[in-house]
Amino acid sequence: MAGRGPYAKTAATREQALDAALRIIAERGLSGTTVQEIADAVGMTKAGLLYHFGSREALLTAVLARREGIEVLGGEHGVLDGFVAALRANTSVPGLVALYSVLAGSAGSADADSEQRRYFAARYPLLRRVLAAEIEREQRAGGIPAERDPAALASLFIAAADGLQNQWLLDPDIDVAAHLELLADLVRT
Amino acid sequence: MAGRGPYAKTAATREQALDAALRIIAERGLSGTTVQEIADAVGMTKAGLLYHFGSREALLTAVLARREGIEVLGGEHGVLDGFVAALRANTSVPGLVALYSVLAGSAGSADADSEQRRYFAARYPLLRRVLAAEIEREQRAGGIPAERDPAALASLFIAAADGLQNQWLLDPDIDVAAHLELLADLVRT
DNA sequence: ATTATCTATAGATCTATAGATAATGC
DNA sequence: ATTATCTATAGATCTATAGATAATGC
Repeated sequence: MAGRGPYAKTAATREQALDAALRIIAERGLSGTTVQEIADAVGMTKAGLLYHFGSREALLTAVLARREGIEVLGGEHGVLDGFVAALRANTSVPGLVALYSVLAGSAGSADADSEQRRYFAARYPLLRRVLAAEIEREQRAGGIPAERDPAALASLFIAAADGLQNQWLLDPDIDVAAHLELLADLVRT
Repeated sequence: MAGRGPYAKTAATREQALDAALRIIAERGLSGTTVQEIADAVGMTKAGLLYHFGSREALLTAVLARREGIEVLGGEHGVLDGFVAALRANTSVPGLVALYSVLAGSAGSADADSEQRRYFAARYPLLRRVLAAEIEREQRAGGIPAERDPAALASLFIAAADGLQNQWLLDPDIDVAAHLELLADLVRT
């Protein structure tokens, strides 16, 4: 009734596909990476590859989700600084930033029952909660004025990070981390 | 040598196509609007329609560009308030917000010689200059502390607007205008 | 007559699905 | 034997291009 579950080699197959996808995205850009190429790289047909992920967008979402899962937001200096540090580090992986920007931008137009939609519909509230909790902590410590709404500030931080990265993709002179620290400065005043 | 230029009916044909595209986007969502549908609505083949715009993305960019051209940023209360007011008004046209979010998010991955890329690569610097000029004006008037970099604040405003709209598309409870006014408050302190 | 506009057509890519193959559990 | 995995295939959509049609300028 509950089925048999995935076979032994499935996890490895999926990992290899995600590795190949990430490499091809870095090499040829997002618009240049096709399902066929990724399938070739892992020795399958398109249909075989899509059996595992469902659709091209879902596959790309899995690439992003795996990486974001690895990221450690915390660290010794608190969540907010960790957030800025993560964004600073992103300048070394423009392919992943582009992937994030495309998927985040089109998430709102994606089908309600798509992996992409589900991922971002869960990610934003989660990230807001984590950041809001850290902001409340800083408010109690006196670093941030207590009259500001932590949830609103959290939304604002995430929005600024997303938008700045998008501007940076179009103009590498935009300093994402510096502008985020400007926002942090404004918030702490 | 310079050619003959567009025929008399071309402008009207393009306008009708953009009207049809806008209506279909509002009706069926962005992922549900196909080049074929728009072509049918205007009584042409796909190829005939694409002769005018070059590609689906270019057509969608034209829809967005036409609307953004109509918007009046200024008004009696200055550019910054006009900016917030425009974003507030956007809650009544989610289809257009979705169109903007998708095209902005994928602009950085678009071909360098595509209409989409050109549009956003020009739009952001222009919008930054307009906002930065207004911010400098407010700094001279004493409304905004003079030590802040106007260009950085302009980038931050635009980024926050983009990112908040994207969060709103996924969760209508996000109050884009209110959060932008929070940012304006922070900046004026 | 010339050039812009449009159609017909073929190719590329993503998606959906029926059926074959291979791994698993008994 | 059963179920997960994968292939073969057809359909939908976007794109590219050769050639037909229609508008323009003379």
